[in-house]
Order: sequence, then structure tokens, then C-alpha cells
Amino acid sequence: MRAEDEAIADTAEKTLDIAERLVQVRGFNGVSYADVAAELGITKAALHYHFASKADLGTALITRYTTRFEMALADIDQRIHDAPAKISAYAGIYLNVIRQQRMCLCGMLAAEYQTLPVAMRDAVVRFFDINETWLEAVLDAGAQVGTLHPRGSARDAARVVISTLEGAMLVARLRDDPARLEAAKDQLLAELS
Amino acid sequence: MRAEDEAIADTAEKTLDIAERLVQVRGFNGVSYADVAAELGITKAALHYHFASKADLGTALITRYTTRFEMALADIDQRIHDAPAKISAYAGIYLNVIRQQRMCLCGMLAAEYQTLPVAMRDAVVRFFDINETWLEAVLDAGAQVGTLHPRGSARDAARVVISTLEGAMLVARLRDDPARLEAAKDQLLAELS
DNA sequence: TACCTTACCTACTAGTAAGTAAGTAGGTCA
DNA sequence: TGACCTACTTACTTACTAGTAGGTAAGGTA
Repeated sequence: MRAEDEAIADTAEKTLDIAERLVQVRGFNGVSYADVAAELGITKAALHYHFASKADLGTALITRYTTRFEMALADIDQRIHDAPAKISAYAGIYLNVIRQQRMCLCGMLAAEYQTLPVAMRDAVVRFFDINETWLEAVLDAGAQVGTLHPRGSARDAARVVISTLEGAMLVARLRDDPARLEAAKDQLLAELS
Repeated sequence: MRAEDEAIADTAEKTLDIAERLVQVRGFNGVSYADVAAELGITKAALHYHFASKADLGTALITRYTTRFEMALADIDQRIHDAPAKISAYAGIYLNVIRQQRMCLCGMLAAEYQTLPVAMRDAVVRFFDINETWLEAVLDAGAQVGTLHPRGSARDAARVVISTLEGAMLVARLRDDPARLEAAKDQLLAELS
């Protein structure tokens, strides 16, 4: 890797780090190039060099977030084989987010969905599809072994898990009270077991 | 009521109607005075006559929404005495919102919470407090009569109900699929019964 | 040495945001 | 009749938005 490549990776990556946090806290429409540039200590123009448009930045944000989420799910699959423990670890991902006083990036963008560029909309939907599919598989596997007892279809149960966690984040953030998300997690696990 | 009072009530009320819908679809930061004024067919300045600042407009929006919600809850209390049926009717309020392709006003504002003026923040928190308190009472009453079996405390169960419904709205809106909220409602009722 | 690319910069544009000052049509009221 | 009020309008201001044009310093490449 040459020196410039390192620099570009650095700046682009730092941009994504800062923008990600800002969007998780304030929402996409609540964050400007100026905000991100100021925190980075560079100009808006330099930001446009790395991310030509705000839609590009937003799409890159979702893509990286989704990739990391997929890695976390793969890690759970590798480390944990008990279905209830997998669900618990899954909820743990959300807990780590709320403990940083952030909303789930894609939950936040879901609220702003109608104002997003099409590329971002598609990427947000994809995030939730991946989550649904993974959870459905875990619930199905748990049901077969008898460690989980989802009510109705595994797909519907998966959707309720996502909805409850995303909704709990939304409300927990109002009071800056991660315990609310923990309580929601405990209830979900109790219901599924 | 004099002619001007009628006119002012008309314009202010119409303003709230339009702004409410726009905020439920696009979010508070995604709506401008110009958007609302254009739909009303008046100027931005005229809007400032009725609502001096955007914070005033936003606060009025939440206040009216909360009042109507409280009326709906009082109506449920009057019409329905069976606890599970009350929960079902409560979820029905949310269903009517999502069928109009809108997000819950306060759910939307919860996402944007960190960017809201303090008066609006307090009003949003109040909305959720009222919902929690009402649901807790219903769950408690149902538990005493044996028609409902909330897991854990009634307060925690109430919070999970709100979280699940708000989260389900958030995700259902992505696909314009109210059936997802119906499925969430059915699962909640099954779990509580 | 000469050229090219990267990663920035300064200085701008066009458009939009909330908000305001000053004026007016039409009704109320003493 | 004349003063006043309500519900607006026109015409602005200030601040901020995304995005662009053009320049430059530092380093790699032919």
C-alpha cells in the first residue's frame, strides 16, 4: 500500500466514522457536509473529493454498516450454536449501539426513508432483509431442536424481534436509558423460550 | 365565534393538518415552512403569523396529536372493558396511521429527538409517558381478572408493546406493507393472552 | 527533468432555510 | 366617521445547504 492509498483510506474511513455517528444521533437530514468536515478538520470541498454527493456518502455509510453487521452475524454463527444464545447475542449488538447513545443507523434511516435518494432506500431495505433472513434461520433451527418456540411463522417472529428491538431503541434513546432495551431483550427471549 | 376567529381557527387548523401529515411522512427536519405554505396556498410570512417559530408549530403539532390520542384512549376505556380487546383497539390506532402511509408522529420525532427544540422534546416524552401509563393500567387490570398474562412487570410489558408497535411501523413503512403491523399486533396479543 | 496523480485548499455558485419589516384589505367597535 | 384589529401580502434578510471551479503542494512514475 502506497502512502496516498493509506491517506485516502484514512480520510475516507474517518469520514465514515464521523458521519456514521452523526447520522445515528441526528439523522441523515440533520447532518451536513459542513458538520462532518469541521469535525475532520478539512474543508467541505475535500469531502466532496472523497464522496462526490451526499447520496454517495449515505450509501457508503449503509454499505459499511451492513457489511459489519453481516460480519457480526457470521461471528455469532461461528461462536454460538445454541439458538436462544444467538438471539441474545443478536440483541447484544443493538445494546452496544444504544449504550453509545446512538440509534441503529438503518432504523434512523427508516424513519427518514421518504426523503432518501433511491440508492439509499434500496440499501436500507437490504439491511432489514438480511436481518430478517438471519433471524428466521435461527428461529427455525431453534424450533427444530426445541430450544425456541416462536409463535406463528419463523418469518413473522423474526420481524417482531427486529421491530421490538428497533422500537425499543427509539424509545430508550429519549430517556437515555439502555435498561429499557435490556428489558425488551429479556422479554423477547422469555417469549421465545 | 366571530368571523376572524373562524378564519384563524381554519387556517391554523389546516396548517396543523398539513404539517402533521408532512412530518409523519418526511420527518420534522424534512419539512419546511415553504412546503406547508405552498400546500395551504398562503405565504411563509402568513404561516409565521400563526406559528411564530418552527418550534411553536412543532409543539402545537405534538400537543394536538397527544390530545387526540388521549381522547382515543378514553374512548376505548368507555367502549371496551375486556383487556385484550383494549390492547387490540390500541394497536388499531397504530394500524390506522400506517394505512395512511404515515409514521406515528411521536415515533418519527423520537428518531429526530436530538435535533429538536427542548419544548418539543418534553412534549414527545410526555406522549410516551401517557401511552405507557395507560397500557400499564390495562395490563394490570387484565392480569388481575386473568384475561391477560404479561410477562414480568406490567410497566415493562407496556414498554414492549409500544416498542414493538413503533418499530413495526418503522419497518412496515419501508415496504408500504401494513400487514406487517397486523402480524406484530397478532403476536403481541397471542403473547399476552 | 518533466509529467501525472492524490489530497487537499480557497473562493465561489445557486438554492433553500427560518424569520422579519412594513404595508394593506376588510371587518369590528366606540 | 375614525381608530383599531385580524389575517394576511410583498419584499426582504441572514444563515446555511450541497455542490463546483480552479489552484497547489507533495509525492510517484516515465
